[in-house]
Amino acid sequence: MARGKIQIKRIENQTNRQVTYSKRRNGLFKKAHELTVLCDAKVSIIMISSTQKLHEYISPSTTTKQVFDQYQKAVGVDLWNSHYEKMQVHLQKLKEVNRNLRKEIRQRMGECLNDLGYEQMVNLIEDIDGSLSIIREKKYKSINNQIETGKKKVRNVEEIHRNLVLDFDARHEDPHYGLVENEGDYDHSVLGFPNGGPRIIALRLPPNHHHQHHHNHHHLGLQSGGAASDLTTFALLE
Amino acid sequence: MARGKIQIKRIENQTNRQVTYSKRRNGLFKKAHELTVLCDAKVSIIMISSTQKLHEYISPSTTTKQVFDQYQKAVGVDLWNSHYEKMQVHLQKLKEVNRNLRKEIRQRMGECLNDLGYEQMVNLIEDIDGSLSIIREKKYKSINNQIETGKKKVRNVEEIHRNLVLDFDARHEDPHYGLVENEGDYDHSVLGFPNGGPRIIALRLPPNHHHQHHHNHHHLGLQSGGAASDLTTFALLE
DNA sequence: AACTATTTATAAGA
DNA sequence: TTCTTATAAATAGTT
Repeated sequence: MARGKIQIKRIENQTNRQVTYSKRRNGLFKKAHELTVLCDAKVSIIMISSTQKLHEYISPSTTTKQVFDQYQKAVGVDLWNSHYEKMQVHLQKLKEVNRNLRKEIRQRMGECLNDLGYEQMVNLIEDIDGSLSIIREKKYKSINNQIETGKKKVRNVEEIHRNLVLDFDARHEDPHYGLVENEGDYDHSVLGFPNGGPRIIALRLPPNHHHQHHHNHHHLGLQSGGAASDLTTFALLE
Repeated sequence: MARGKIQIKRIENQTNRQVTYSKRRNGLFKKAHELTVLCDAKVSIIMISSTQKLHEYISPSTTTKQVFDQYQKAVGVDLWNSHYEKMQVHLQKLKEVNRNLRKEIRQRMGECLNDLGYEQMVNLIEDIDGSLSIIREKKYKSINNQIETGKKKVRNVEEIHRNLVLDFDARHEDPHYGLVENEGDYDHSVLGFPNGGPRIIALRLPPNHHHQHHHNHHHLGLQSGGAASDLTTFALLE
């Protein structure tokens, strides 16, 4: 366009091509910006050179992403979709699974039985009946455990009470009883049953804490018939 | 740039602005294309006018999406991320819902009861028990329906049999009975009950087809106590 | 990057 | 919108 007209075809000389690319790129961006200002338009230009370098122009009033979004809306093609196809599939599968789970629950609750055959209905009833037995069984065990725990606690308290009485009587008979070995430990009570039956090491219990926290132990697994359990000890140790 | 220099600032006259937009847009696209050819580059231009009209130029050797992808790679900012994140959130929610549904089912099947309190267990049992009653009720209805259907079929067969016997007797007494009106229809038997009780129109039934296809009709809804139903008629016509 | 002869783009008018 | 055209702007080739 100056010092001689040129043909619009690929410039073979590499240096020349890059120079022209640079000059014309600037020209294009300048024009784009003039357009932006003069006409209150939004322009996005992305250019990739033959050497894979990337340059862009974007109108000051917007962002490339905004323009992309508008482009997408206008053109109607969802350009992002290919990026998420796998995810879409995953999503659909999850929804399907979800639907089936819901249906199963509904059937177990007695709804939605119309698409079940007679046989299936019988099977369902058998199944639920079985489940019910299992749950009842577990509830029963749970109750039993609670009763057992209660009994153990009672037994433990009685034992301690008995020992207290014995100790009290012993003190009355011999005022020096127990002071030799256990003097310093009286206030740091520890109940332990190292081997064999319970052996009272400390006797001064904090007053009136016996009934706290019992309700916190419903969830604990219970080994029936074991030796004095942690639970029993714990309840009294506070 | 001609007939007088202009300031690069928004053209206030609306018509003028649109004319300039149109002219300069063409100029820009032309330049872009020249650049594409001369320098072997790829150019994507997206323009949005002040009236929200959208125009684009894309080099012939590529697509807008390709340019977007390369842009994204080069710039490093993942433009799709926000879309992706929303989807991720959705996915996570679905998984969570799914987990809960599975847990509910498992609890209804008697597993996974350890994290249920005693109260909840009692409620669960009541709930399942209720559901079981509902399902049993429905099964009972289903059985009843089947029995009703069976009875109706039997009644129908008996009725037809009775009529056959009557007809047989009538023929024995009068060999010409029935030949006048129904001559041509003998082999295209149709059972119909237009009004009132059953009336035998055709008498020659195909031999030994009576018991076929009964099991196909379990799914049919049954209107108890209606006049001879389609079902009954159909089973015999087959 | 700067220069400049020349081509190209385009503002205003038709 | 398109054409015209005087003029501004862009730029190819050169330095």
